Amino acid sequence: MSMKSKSTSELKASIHRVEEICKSNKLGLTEIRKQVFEIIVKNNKPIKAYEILDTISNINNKPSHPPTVYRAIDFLIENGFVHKLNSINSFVGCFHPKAHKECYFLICKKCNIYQECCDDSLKDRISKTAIHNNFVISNTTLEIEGHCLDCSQK
Amino acid sequence: MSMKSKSTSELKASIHRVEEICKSNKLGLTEIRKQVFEIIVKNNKPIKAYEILDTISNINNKPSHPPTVYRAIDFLIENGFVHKLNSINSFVGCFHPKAHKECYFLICKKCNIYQECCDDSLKDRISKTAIHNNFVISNTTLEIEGHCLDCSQK
DNA sequence: CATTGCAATGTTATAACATAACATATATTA
DNA sequence: TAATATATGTTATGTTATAACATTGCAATG
Repeated sequence: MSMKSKSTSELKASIHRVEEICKSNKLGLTEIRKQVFEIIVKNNKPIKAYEILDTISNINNKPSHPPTVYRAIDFLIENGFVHKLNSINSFVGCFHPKAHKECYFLICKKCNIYQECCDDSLKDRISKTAIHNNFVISNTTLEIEGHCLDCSQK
Repeated sequence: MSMKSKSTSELKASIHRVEEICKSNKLGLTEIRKQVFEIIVKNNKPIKAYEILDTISNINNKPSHPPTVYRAIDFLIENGFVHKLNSINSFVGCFHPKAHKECYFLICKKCNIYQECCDDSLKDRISKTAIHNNFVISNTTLEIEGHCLDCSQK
């Protein structure tokens, strides 16, 4: 599995998927929320809240404010369209929305490109670990930082 | 495995272990670094940088500044004595220093007590996932949030 | 035993990340 | 259409973290 960036068609599909899910679940995909989602998925690398803020201010040709962006992000995370990478305070689009709330990531420190790795056996292992500790999981953060194939060959 | 807090003797042992490791590795365990480590391990729950700052200011009866605390934390993390929980911007002492750089955590959202879970099969699974993706790991963050046995029974 | 170099700390300021609180607007529905 | 809920605008501020440069203390070297 390479860490190359998403194709235009993948991006379109991803945006369309979110629209469909919102429609069928009566979730208010407002203009701002849609803009923020598009900015995130099109970025191809993890993006920071204030970068989104700048981008959206430019697009709309008027300044936006942090709460606007953070609220949109909250909505998108809430519904599984976006994930937060806590180790780098950044956000990424999810290419498997509704398939899972939890998602695991490989993040290349050099090129910054990331890869979702929704590995079932990993998922199993984590849930077994939790069970073994009598622990009820509500949220899992798994972020693996390092170097992708391309960058480690350079 | 319960999530009860550490005993006094465990704390002492943990501090002593760090002292020994620093001595034998010629690491400068200065007064400030030692104070910060003790504050973190004695806290028993994840502690925030600015809480450490307040505590240390009180202990020494004079104000300390953020860089002082963050530098000490950096040193402690660098050497595996302390871990950062990125999902809650907090720090915890490591009870297995030098045994590993990576450490996985169960964090109870209710009582805030945490548990290191250095499960080998989990470790294996993660490294297999990385290999499968041709990825060279430099750092792993695995934080499992939820409820511990005690708290989920209440 | 100066002096030079280095590691650690002190200090000031500010950058980066995030939310509280309240006002306003827009959509929904009784 | 009034009442309610949902979303957004706006101002201010809270929280987390680091840059940059000055100072100190101590160990190695000439």
